[in-house]
Amino acid sequence: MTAVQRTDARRNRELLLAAAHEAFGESGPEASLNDIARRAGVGPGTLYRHFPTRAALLAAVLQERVDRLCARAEELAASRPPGRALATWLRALVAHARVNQGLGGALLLEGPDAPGTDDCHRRIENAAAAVLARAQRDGSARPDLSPADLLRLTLGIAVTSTRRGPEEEARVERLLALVLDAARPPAPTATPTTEPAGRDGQH
Amino acid sequence: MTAVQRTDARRNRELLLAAAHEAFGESGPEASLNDIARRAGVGPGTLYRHFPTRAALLAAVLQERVDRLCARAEELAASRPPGRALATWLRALVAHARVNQGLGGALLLEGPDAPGTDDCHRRIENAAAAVLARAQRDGSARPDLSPADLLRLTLGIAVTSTRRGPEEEARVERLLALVLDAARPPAPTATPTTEPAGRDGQH
DNA sequence: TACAATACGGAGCACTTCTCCGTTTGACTA
DNA sequence: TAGTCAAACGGAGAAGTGCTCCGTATTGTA
Repeated sequence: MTAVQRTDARRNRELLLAAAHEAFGESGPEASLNDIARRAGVGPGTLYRHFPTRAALLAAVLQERVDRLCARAEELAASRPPGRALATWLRALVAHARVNQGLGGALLLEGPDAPGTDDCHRRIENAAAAVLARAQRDGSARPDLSPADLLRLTLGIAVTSTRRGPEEEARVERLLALVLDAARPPAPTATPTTEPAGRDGQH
Repeated sequence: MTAVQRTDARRNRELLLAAAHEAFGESGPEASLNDIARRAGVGPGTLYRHFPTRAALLAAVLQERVDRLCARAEELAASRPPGRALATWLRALVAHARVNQGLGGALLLEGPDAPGTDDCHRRIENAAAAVLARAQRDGSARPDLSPADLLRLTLGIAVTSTRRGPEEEARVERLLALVLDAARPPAPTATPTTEPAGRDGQH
C-alpha cells in the first residue's frame, strides 16, 4: 500500500470533498461530477482517481456528515444534562436524515452495498446508544427503550416528511415531541432523580 | 382539452408504460429513456410527447403500481375474512414499498412535487383505512389504531430493509409479524410487549 | 541537484437527454 | 369511397454528461 500520500493529492481530495459537499447540497446527488471537479479546480481525471465512482464520492461526503453528527453527540454529552442532550441530538438526527435522505437513497441505488454505507449505520447506532444510555442512567429516558427502536422511530419521522416549508417543519416538531414523550419514563408521579426534563441550559 | 386521443397515441402510451415498467424494474429509475423508447418501438420524440420529463414517466409507472396495490385491497376484502385480508395486504404493502422505494425516491428528487405523488399517498391511505376498518369492525384489529399509524409502522419496515437476500427477508417477516401482533386487540390474558414469535400464522 | 514515482489535467469517446421539423396516419366529412 | 387536416410519429442532431488515456508537471528522496 502507499505509505504516504503526496501532499497535493491530499489537498485535492479535500478540495473535491468540499466541492462535492457544496454541489450535492445545491443540486442533489445527481450533481454533475464534471462540475464538481471544476469547482474544486481540478481536472475530471483527478476526481475519478480519488473517487472511482459517483457512489464512492457520495459515500465519502456522507461519511463526513455522519462524522459531524457523531461528534455532535459527544459534544452534547459533555455539555448538557442527559435528557436535554438526548432531545437535542434527536433533533439533529432528524435534520441530518432529512437532508441526507437523497444521498443515502442514491447511494443504495448505485452500488449494491457501497463501502461505508454499513459503517455509517453502525456509527450512528453507536452514537444513539451512548446518548440514550446516558439518559437512561440518569432516569430521563425509560430503561426498556432500545437504541435501534429509538432510531427507527426517529428516522421514520425524517422519512415521512420529505417536503419543505413551515407546515412540514411544524409536523416534524410535533412528531418529534411525540417520540420524546414516548421515550420518557412512564412515571405517574414526578421522577425523584436529579434532573427530570424541565431545565433549560443555554438556549 | 383532449377531445379524444387517437388510437395510435393511446397504444403508444401503453407500450411506453410497459417498456418503462420493464426497464425501471431491470435498471432502476435511472434507466435510459432512449432505451425505453426503443423497447417500446417508438422514437424518442414520441416518448417525450407523452411524458415530458422523467418524473412524469416515473409517476405514471408508480401510479399504475399503486392502482394494482389498491385493487388488491378490494379483492382481498371480497375474498377473505377481515383479519386475514389485513395481514395479507400489509404484506403486499411492504413488498410494494420495498420495490418502489427507488422510484418514489427518484420522483421526489426530480420534481419538488410531481403530480400524482400526493395522490398515491392518499390512495394508499384510503385503501389501508378500508382494510383496517373492516378488521376493526370484525374485532380482529384494535379499534384505537389509525390507518396513518398503521401505514407508518408498515412503511417503516420497508424503509429500513433495503437489501435483498434471505436474512433480510426473514427480518422483514419478523418485523411484520410484530406489527400485526401490535395491531391485534389486546387480549385480556396476553402480555403486551414480549415474545413476538410463537404465534401460528392462521388464527 | 538529479531522478523516479506519483499525481495532474484536459482532449476525446461513447452515451445521454431533449428538441425540431418534415413525414405519416387516423378520424372525420361528403 | 376518396379527400382533408390536425394530431401524432420518428429520427437526426445539438448540447451536455460520465469516464479514460496518456503526455506533462510536481513531489519527495538520494
